[in-house]
Amino acid sequence: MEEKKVRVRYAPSPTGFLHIGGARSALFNYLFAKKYNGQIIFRIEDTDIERNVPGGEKSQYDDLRWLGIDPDESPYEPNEKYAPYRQMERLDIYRQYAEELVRRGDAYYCYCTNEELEIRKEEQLNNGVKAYKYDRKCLNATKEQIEAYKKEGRKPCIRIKLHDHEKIEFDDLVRGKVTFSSDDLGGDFVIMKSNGIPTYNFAVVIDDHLMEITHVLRGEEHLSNTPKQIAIYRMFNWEPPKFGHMTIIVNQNGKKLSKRDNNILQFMSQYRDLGYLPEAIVNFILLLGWTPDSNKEIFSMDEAKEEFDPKRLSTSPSMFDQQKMTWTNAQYIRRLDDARYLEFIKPFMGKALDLSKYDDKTLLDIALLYKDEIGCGNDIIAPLTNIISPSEVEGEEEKAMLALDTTPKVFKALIEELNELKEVNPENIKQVFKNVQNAIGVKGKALYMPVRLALTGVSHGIELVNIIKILGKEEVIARLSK
RNA sequence: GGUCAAUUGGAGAAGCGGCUUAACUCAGUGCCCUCUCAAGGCACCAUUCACGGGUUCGAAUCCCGUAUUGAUCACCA
Repeated sequence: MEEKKVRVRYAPSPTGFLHIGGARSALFNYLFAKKYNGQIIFRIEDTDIERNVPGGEKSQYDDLRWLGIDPDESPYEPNEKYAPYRQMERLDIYRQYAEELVRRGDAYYCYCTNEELEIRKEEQLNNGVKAYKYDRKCLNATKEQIEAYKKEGRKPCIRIKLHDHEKIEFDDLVRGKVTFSSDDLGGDFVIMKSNGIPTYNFAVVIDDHLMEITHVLRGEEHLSNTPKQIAIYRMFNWEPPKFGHMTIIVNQNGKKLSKRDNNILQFMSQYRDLGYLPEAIVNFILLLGWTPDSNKEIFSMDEAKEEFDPKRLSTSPSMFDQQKMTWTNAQYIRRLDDARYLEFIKPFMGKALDLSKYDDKTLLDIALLYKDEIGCGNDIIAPLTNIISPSEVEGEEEKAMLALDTTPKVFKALIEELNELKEVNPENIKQVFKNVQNAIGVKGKALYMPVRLALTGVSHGIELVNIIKILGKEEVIARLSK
């Protein structure tokens, strides 16, 4: 038999923006597809019309592309053979298949209301039933009853008629063999809601089959959905795709990352705004729950495509560690060439200084001083601000340093030396300090620290000679003269 | 509570029956460098793999039980 072309999908619901978990899911699917020369499609599961948010879909798509994950097919680049890619545009398709199931007796209309269901669930639980299941009331309803419901104006949903005592087994790409019983699926679940919109489990099966998806890599939260979906595949006599369930990402408390958790930055847009590089995010996420067959830590997308293997996906939950992500980002910032670095860092420098006052060459010179120090673009703002608009000296130690007996002498000598200076560059400035040291016999901390404090107000930062170079001779003299 | 999974240092984790005195990385600690912070360099950081049994000449690795953690049990996805 000819091997089917690998087709995978990333299928978010547009109920929010792209977050860490979604990005990981998309990334692993993308890598898997590319490793096997396959395709990845971007499909929108927008059947929860209540929770869809405006802009959710487009921003997810844009963020994905920003990360370097380009879908082969999507609502914006459809393949006519499989389009449309939004589930709400495929309603007719689902209805058709659902009705086919009803005709065959594999599904049935259900007129029970939520309230009725709730009451009967209560009853079951009170009678010592441990796991509630739909009681199939409507499966066994008489024609008269159904007519009565219709007269009342009740709109039915469609429930699948599960086979009893059926073993459902699948070979998970990550976990190996997983077994369920059809008895443990929670009863005949709804496949079409009474508003004519399919439920997730039904729409997914229809779409994955019609779009010829061969592999489904998704979060562990879907593990218990898989037997339900397989039950549907069986009803249609379709071959299910291969499933792989990756672990969830948890926060510091060991809880699943929730979109509402504000303690943790989890949206791609937040990281972009803070000055994280897409390549770094991809690299970090790649290593969250997956390890290569080597000690390699830094991966380009191409290397990742080459080495990715779902078998090496972890089976236990991964904690999201922002510190390591920042470390990864720092590694990537350092690898940037000058042009890309400047382009990347400029907007952040703009928050500390007036960009129009500097040419690109100068900006780059300044930015380069921080290249090895920052974890993200945002990190350049505070130290730059300290230099451009210094704060008052605070702290006892700092004040004492500035009040040293030798300080006035140091400043005076330094100003004199600087006045002599023709070209302000680090080499010359170093020489200036040497001259001052020789002239008045002050060295080390007592020499440098008061100058640093007078210039920036704080006791830490980049090399003093570089600070002087950034400020320029006149500004330095002005600040020392105060 | 039912079902399905997971459990190796603070974190990501490798190891999957003898090569392990448990790799590598982040974080942490100490030292060096240094006017300072950061970066960088060097070193330290699990006698032990949730616990209890078993199998074996030999177990972190296989089996069984217990505990804990997670996911899920909707006309949400």
